[in-house]
Order: sequence, then structure tokens, then C-alpha cells
Amino acid sequence: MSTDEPYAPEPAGPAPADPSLAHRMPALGSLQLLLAVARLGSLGRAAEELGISQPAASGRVRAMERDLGLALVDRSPRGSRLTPAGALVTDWAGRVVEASAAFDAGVQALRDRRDARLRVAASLTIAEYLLPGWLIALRPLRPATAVSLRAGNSEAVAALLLDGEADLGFVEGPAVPAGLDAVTVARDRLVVVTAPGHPWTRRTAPLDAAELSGRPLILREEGSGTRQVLAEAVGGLAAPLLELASTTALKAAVASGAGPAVLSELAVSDELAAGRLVKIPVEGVRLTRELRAVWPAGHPPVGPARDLLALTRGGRG
Amino acid sequence: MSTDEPYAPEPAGPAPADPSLAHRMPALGSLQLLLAVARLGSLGRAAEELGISQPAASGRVRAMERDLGLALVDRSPRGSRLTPAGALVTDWAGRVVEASAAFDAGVQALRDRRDARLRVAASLTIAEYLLPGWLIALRPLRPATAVSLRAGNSEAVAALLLDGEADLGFVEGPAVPAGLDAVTVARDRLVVVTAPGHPWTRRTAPLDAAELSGRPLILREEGSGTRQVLAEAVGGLAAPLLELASTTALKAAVASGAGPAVLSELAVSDELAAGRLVKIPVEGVRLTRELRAVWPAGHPPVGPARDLLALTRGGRG
DNA sequence: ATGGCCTCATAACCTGGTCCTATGAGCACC
DNA sequence: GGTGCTCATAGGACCAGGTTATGAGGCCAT
Repeated sequence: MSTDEPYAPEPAGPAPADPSLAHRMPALGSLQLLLAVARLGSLGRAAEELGISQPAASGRVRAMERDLGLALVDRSPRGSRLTPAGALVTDWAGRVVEASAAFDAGVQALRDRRDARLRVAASLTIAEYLLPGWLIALRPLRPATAVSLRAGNSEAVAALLLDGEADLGFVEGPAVPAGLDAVTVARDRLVVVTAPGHPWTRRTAPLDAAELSGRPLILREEGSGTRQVLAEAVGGLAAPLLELASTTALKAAVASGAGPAVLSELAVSDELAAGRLVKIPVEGVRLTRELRAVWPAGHPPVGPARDLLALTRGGRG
Repeated sequence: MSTDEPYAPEPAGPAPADPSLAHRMPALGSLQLLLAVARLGSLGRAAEELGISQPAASGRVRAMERDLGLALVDRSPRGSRLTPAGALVTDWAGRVVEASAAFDAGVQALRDRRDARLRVAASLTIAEYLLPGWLIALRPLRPATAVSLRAGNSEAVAALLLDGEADLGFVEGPAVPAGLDAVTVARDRLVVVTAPGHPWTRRTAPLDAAELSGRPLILREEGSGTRQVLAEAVGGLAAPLLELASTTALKAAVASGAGPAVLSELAVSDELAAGRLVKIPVEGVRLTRELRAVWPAGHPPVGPARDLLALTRGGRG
């Protein structure tokens, strides 16, 4: 069992998905409860914060410990503290809660189109990866501000701004649409990724545009901004190996060995850090994009839009 | 409503927590279902993959659309595809599922101590932020390998390795413990963070060691590796403003304006990008740490341990 | 055209988890 | 020894989600 092949002979099937994950996973409320216990030091006070009764909290923590097979909390007559394992589990729980809060913030913005006080129009990459976090950061500053989100490409964003149907926009790409003022809030790069063990990971020379445009890739569906940018940069694309409707599904397919894909660096930083995906060097292709905040020329944002803009600039605004 | 103070007068209370988030949030299984629909293009096939009946899948998606107030899926007699809003929601859902998978991988490793084939000992920062991702990446390569995790400081990791009770270790800090060989797998920096609007964000000069050791901070509880490293680097710490049991709780407290804290850059990259936390420059303090894989000198890891090591080095191994 | 096959939707019923209120038990501090 | 805090237990109500069985609609090949 020592020197056998480290890489299995490529299952290469489309993609995984663990049906039992949802059963092994505590409910979101239980994770929040654990975080509240960590912060407040008492089951009862944590229960109060979450608006449930103390026995319910006691029961949930107990059930969680039973299901996970770990002692998480040291109870005592004057409070509860996390065990060492509990502290670790609580940190992991925090990541789940954060991702859930981002999901929630995004969904609310996508729905609240009605009485929105702050109407944001954003490109897909920004809406996917950056905007939910910004909205969470904005909430304590502007608790009463309902935010609405429209996602679309640069032209759509520009049109919404110029028609007065959006207060602040975010676009990606080389050019600032006509009639808009802009400031760069971040930079993004498209990267070529494969599963570890893919033949491309053993290349010595970087890929070039011709190779990228000639090889079948796993792509988002037609109309995706990233796909368009890529097609433009390399001069057309081969017929896709597979077309998927979400970036996450795409990453899962790549990780399972279905083939290479081109994705925003923002989308794959975690996977690269963990080695679930491998970045393939590319040469001679312009894959860097500016991510910019935009507004109608001469009308700098005010009110909530100004606050959101300041946030995106990391307090430098 | 245009030029009012962008920063509210500091609620500064300990920290938030939204009790209703769990109610607004679809169940994890529903999010997985959405991802499966995106990938497979059909409710029925998605249902099959998740091991539930087709009506259950239909009902879950319908309920999710009702609860979120968004049309997510376009149904047709020959399959289902995501709507544009559905694609965005599915991507956000993917982040939640990923965080959940990391939680699950971590918990399993923490529990499986019994028949583990690969016993890992890691420092807390690594166990918190990197190891779950590595374990997920390892699974397809070594499906049958049960992994166990012990978390502890460098001495504890070294002791476990030298006693033959762990197969591979990960430590953080300036020195490699005696008797171990090491390779650097990542770098980490401690950063000082506050809420946006905190007085420190308006400083012009960087902080120095004396200021850091003199001001009360929000800290992890006694025994935290990060806390020890910090205390050493600045020469002692003032009495803490607040002591919390998990990094996530700490971040929430800082973000809510309770005070400044010092955290691993790995822990706060998301918050910094979103502007929920602000990094305060520091000068004259050595806050960079090497994150190293370690093993008993002269006995390079073999088998699953070798594969894990290769993963952590980004395929360069 | 018509039967077969795929899709998703509806109906009726069951089960199980989770909540609540009410109460008990342990420890600390005045 | 009260009084106040902690967490645990018990009994009963409730709702979400699951299942099987069936219906309805479009596509395609015979």
C-alpha cells in the first residue's frame, strides 16, 4: 500500500454529489446555535438570541453531539464552553453560516425589486462572487435599505443606469461603456483548470490561444459572460465537451475529471488552494479583466449607493 | 438622504446573529437538488441521484421557489433548465454546499480516530482553513482511506509524529520542530482588523508593537496558537476586550464594532474583500508564518500520506 | 394517428423531527 | 437557607417532508 499509483485511472464520469451529506449535516439553526453558544457562553442565552426555548437549545446541541459523534460543549452550572473539538467544529460551522447568509442576501436582492431603495445592476461574475458579501457589509450601515439586484452583461448594466432604473452598476471587461463614469474595484483573471492528474498538468509549455480554441472544454451555457470573453480572447471555441448551467456544477464536473474548463479566478481560489483543481499556465492570451463600479457620467452616486461604493473600495472611498 | 453620515453611531454591541436566517434558508438537500438539476437537466434524474422520489424533488423545488419568491427552474416536457435567476441562486447554493462538505469532512476526520488509515496531526489554523479542503480533494484519489485528525500546537504535532501516532503533520510558526523534516506548503500572515469606521481606519501611521501590546483586543481564548504567536511577536498583550471561543464568533464581534482583533489572513480574506472588515497596517512586527508539512526525519511519507502531501503542494509534489 | 416513453404535477397518507410548556436538579453566592 | 443562575427531562402538539399511486402533457417512432 505504499507506492501504488497516486491517481486513480480517471473515473471521468460527469460529476459527483453525496446524497447522504444532507442527512449527516446538522440543520442550519443548530450551527447558528453553536456559534451563539461560543459567543455568549450559555445555552440559555444562545437560545434566547435565536428565539427558541432553552430546552430546545439543549436538545439541539445534544442531538448534534450524538449525530456527529463528538462532544462539542462542556456544560456547567454557570455556563457552557466549547470543547477543543467543539471550537474546531464551530469554526467550520461558521463558514456554512456565512455562505448561507450570502445566499440569503443574494436571494433577497434578486427578489426585492419592488420597493428597493438601492437598485444595483451587476455583471454575473460580480453578482456571483462579490455582491452578496458587499450586501452583508452594507446592512449594518443601512439597515432600512432594501437592495435590488439585476444581473446582466455590460450593455444591460449600462442601459439600466442610463434609463435611471439602477443606482449603481458593476461591469467586467476591458472597456467602460459610453456615458458612464467608472472606478476599478477589483481585478479578476480567467484561469484554465483541470482535475489533478489531467494530462495538461504534465505539460511543460504553457497553453496558447490556438490550443485553447481548438480543444473541447466544459463551458457555461450560451450567453455566459465568461464564455463570451473567452471566445473573444482566443478567437472562437470548439464545440463544448459539456454545457452546464452553473459555475458550481461546472467546477464539480472538472474536479471529477470530465475535462478542462476556463473559470474566473474568484470562482476557483478555494479549489486551487485545496488542490481539488489545478491551474494550467496560459500564454499570449489576455485573460485579465477589470471589475469596475459604474454610474452615469457626471452623477456620482449618493446615499446608499455611495456607501456601497465606498465598501467595495475597501474603505478607501 | 444624500449626505448623511455613512457610518451609524456604532451599535458596538457584542455581535449579531439572525434567528430567521434558518427559516428563510432552504434545506441543504434542496440546494443539492438544485445543483443536481443544473447538472443533469431533469428533475427526475436529479431526484434519482439524491435518492428521493421524483415527486419529492418536484415538491422541493416548487417549495423553494415559493419560499424564495423566485422562479428558479424552467420545466418542460423534455427536461428542466435553470432560469437566469436560478443560475445565480444555484451558484450561491454551491458555496453553501461546499462549506457543508468541508464541515462534514472535518467532522468525520475528528471522529474517525479508530480505524483510520491516515492519521493527520495539524495546527489549528491549518485544521480550520485548509485541511477540510484537502480531505475533500483526497477522497476521489483514496476513496477507501479513513482519515483521522488531531489538532494541536507544534509540540503536540511533533510528539504525535515521533511516537508513531500520526502519519503526517502540519505546523505553523518560524521553526521546524527537532527530529522532523519539513516542506513549506503555504504562507500565512496575521493581520489586524477592525470594523469599517473604527478610529484606527483613519490612522495615517502604521501600528507598532507597543501599540498592539498596549491596546485591549478581542482574542481567542487562552491556549490559542494565534494568540500565543501574537503575544510573542509584540511582547505581551493587554487584558482582552473580549474572549471568544471560535474564530467565526470573533469575526462577527469585530464586524459589529466591538473592537479590533488579530487574525490569520486565511480567516478574513472574504471579509476583507467584502469590506466587512478593514485591515490596519502594522509595522515592525513579524507576523508572517510558514505553514509546513512535517514528518519524522528520514522517513518521507508513503501511501495516502504521500498523496495528501502532494495535494497540499498544488500538484507540484 | 396512436402507442410508448419521457417529462413534471397532484393527491392522500404516514412518519418523524422539532417545537412548546412545565418541571426537576445541580451549583453559587448572598 | 433562600434566590438566582445554569442545564436536563417529560409529555404532547404540530408541521415538514417523505412515500406510493395516479394524472396530464409533449415528443417520437411505428
